[in-house]
Amino acid sequence: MPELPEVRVVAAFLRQEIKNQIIKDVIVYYPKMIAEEVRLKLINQKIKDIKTLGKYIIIELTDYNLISHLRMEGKYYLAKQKELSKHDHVIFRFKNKEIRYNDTRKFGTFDLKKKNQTYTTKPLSLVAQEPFTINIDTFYERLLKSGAPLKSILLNQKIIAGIGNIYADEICFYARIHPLKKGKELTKPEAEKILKGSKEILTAAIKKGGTTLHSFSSNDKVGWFSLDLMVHGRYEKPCKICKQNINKIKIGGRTTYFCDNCQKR
DNA sequence: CCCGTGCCCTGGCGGC
DNA sequence: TGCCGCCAGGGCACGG
Repeated sequence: MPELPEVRVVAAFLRQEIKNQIIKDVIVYYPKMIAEEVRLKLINQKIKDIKTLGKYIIIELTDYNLISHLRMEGKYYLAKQKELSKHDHVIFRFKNKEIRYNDTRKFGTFDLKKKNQTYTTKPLSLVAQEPFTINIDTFYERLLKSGAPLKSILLNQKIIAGIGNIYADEICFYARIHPLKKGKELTKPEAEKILKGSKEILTAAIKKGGTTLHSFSSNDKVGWFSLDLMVHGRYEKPCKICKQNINKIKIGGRTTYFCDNCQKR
């Protein structure tokens, strides 16, 4: 499940493969993903550049921006053979290569926007700044206004962008704060630690080329990334700091892993 | 407005 | 062995 680091890796892959290329054709096997009128607009557009915001990939075209969200299992790959893979939903055809979008659960989304409406309309209009650029005072103000648990706040893309379920758990642990502790109960030093942890953890993951529990691949050189997670997915395994078993609860419908001993409320 | 819940979708797994 | 039900999860619509 791609979060900010994985999304940046995917964007780098796409930049390397298709920047400055012209879309010769688009084939859509799952029309809910890309409507026919959108498909037609994509043809003959040149890929000017590829950027990211939070978990969104922004493919800048001649006249539009194509906004791609991978959700849990979306991936792009360079076609090596004619035969389609199971769950290929879209093909982007270029002069001498083909990029395919594959998504087991069909949760991924595409939005085509006019250039000047890219950041002023949904979905990107709702996306806050990333941990790297958000101001600590702005962030702390938002925390103090929220009665939601810290875990939910970290997942809320309107407050801070790019963090998903895995890194949210890791960030709570880094800050030694219980994921159920409410935003309005947090101190400024705690907020600073959360932001510092967010930056460090995401940066480390970007360096590694991303992290995921499933077989995430932007190209097939990259399959599984080595994981060194402190809490996420480690239910009933000993905490790497205090050796007490990691606990698991649901917060806002999301499975949440934490250490009862290290993370106090 | 703010927060929690259900939905979208498929594969994998536990239970019988 | 096979089938059923449940779970996983990001973002959004909806309801309290």
